[in-house]
Amino acid sequence: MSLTVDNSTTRVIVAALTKAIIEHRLKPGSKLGEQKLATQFGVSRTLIRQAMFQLSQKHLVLLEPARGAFVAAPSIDEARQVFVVRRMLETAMVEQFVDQATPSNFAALRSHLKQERAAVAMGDVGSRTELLGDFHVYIAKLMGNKVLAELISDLISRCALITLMYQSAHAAEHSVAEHDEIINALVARNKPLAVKLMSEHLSHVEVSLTTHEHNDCIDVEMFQPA
Amino acid sequence: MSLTVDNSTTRVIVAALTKAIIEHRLKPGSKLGEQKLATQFGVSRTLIRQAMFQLSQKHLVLLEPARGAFVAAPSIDEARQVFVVRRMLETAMVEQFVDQATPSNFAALRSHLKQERAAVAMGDVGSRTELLGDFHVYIAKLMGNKVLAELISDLISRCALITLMYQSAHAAEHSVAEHDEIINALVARNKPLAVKLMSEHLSHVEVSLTTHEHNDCIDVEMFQPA
DNA sequence: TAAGTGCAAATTGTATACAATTTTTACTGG
DNA sequence: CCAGTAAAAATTGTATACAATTTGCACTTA
Repeated sequence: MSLTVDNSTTRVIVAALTKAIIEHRLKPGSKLGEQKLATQFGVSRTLIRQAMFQLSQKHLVLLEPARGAFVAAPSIDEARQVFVVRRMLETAMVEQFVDQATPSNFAALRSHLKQERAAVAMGDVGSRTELLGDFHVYIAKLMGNKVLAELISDLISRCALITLMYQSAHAAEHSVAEHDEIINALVARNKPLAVKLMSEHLSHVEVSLTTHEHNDCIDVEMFQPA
Repeated sequence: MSLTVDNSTTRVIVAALTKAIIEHRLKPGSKLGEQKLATQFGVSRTLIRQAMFQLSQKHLVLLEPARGAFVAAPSIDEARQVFVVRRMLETAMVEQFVDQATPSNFAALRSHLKQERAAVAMGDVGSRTELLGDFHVYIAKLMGNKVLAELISDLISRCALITLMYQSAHAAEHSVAEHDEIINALVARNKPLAVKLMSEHLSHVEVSLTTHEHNDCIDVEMFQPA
C-alpha cells in the first residue's frame, strides 16, 4: 500500500493482524474490539485505531461507524470485479513490458520465480501467496512505474482474503507454472502470446476461487499476536 | 476514495482542506500543523490527524514521520506515470463498455456532458475539474464495476493537484469536446475509434499539463476554512 | 412464549494530558 | 562573522479520560 507514514509500532500491529487474518486465525466477519486488541498488543487504543484505518484501506477489515471494526468478508462478486480490473491492467502492462524489457529484467524475473517454487515447496500458505502476488507487482516495478506497482499491489491485497480462503496448494503450483510460461513469452518478445497467457492466468486464478462457494464463517476466535 | 468510515466531522475537515489545496489557498510544500488546524476548525488534534491520514491516502498531503504533514507537491514524472496507468485502464474499459452499454447508459453520459459544459461555462475551476474527472468515473459506474470506478477515481484525485495547477480554461473546453466525441464513438459501437479517442484524450490532458514547467511553490499561507 | 421497553454495561468517538522528538534560539569558541 | 553546541520552545507520538452511542439483559406485558 505504501503509506508514507508509520512509526513502526503501528506497522507491527498491522503486519500481525494481516497475518492473523490471512491465516484465518481471525475469521471473516469477526469483530475486532479496540480495547481487546489494545491489551493484547500492550498498547493504547490510539495505535489500534490507526492500524484499523490502514487495514480498512487494504480492504482486510471493514469499519462500521460507531459499531467498530470487523474482519472483511469480501463477496465473490467483488473478487470478480477485481479480476476484471487486473486483466485490464496487467494485459496492458505485459504488452508494454515486452517492448521495453532488458535482459537483466528477465534474469530478475527468473530469480523471483525460483523463490516462488521454494515457497510453494515449503508449503507456508502466507509467504506462498505473498510471493505469487509479488510476481505481478515485480513486473510493474521493473517497468519503473511506481504508481502501477502500488496499484497492482493494492488490487492483490484487496482480494488476498479470498485468495487465501480458497486457493489450494495445487492451484498455487499451477500459478508458478504459468508464471514460468509468461516469462518465456516475455523473453521471446512474443507480445500476443504474453498477453494471452497473462489474461488466461488471471482467469485461472479467478476461476479457482469462484468455483468454491462462499461460506460465511463468522466465528469469533482468539488469536495470539506472535 | 470511498473510505467506509467517517463520522462526518472528519469528512467536513477533509473536504475543506481538499478544496483549499485544490484552489491553491494552501500551496504545495506548505506545512499543515496539527494544533493550528485544530484551533482553526475548532476541534481537537485527534480529528485533524484522522483527516491528515485520509488526505495522505488521496495523495494530497505527504506525511513525514515525526515531522508532520505537508501539502503534496507531486512531480511531473509521477503525473506521467499516473497517465500511463489511466491509459491502460481506460482504453480497456472503453473497449468493454462498447460491448455492454445500453441506450440508457448513453443517455446518462450525454446528460453528464451537459453538466460539464455548464461548469466550464461558469468558470469555477474546482467543480469544473471535478466534473471533467467524473466523466471517466461515470463510465466505470455504468459498467457496474465499483472496484474499477473507485480505482479511476483514486487515480484522478491523485493528480488532481497537478491538473488544477496547470489545466487552463482552454484545455478544459477541449476536454469537453473530446468527451463528446468519445460518447459518439461509443454510441456508434465503434470500438477501435472509441479506444483511440480515449487514448488520445488522455494524452492530450497529460501533455497540456507536462508542457508547463514544474515550479515548486513552497510559500506557507493562511487560509479560512469556509 | 414472543415482542417490546428501559436501564446497565460495554464500546466507540473525541478531547486532553503527558512523553518523545524535532526545530528554533541563544550562546560559546574559534 | 561563522560554525558548533546546548538549552528552550514547539510539534508530533502515545496514553488516558470523558462523552456519546450502541449492545445486552432483565423485566414487563399482551
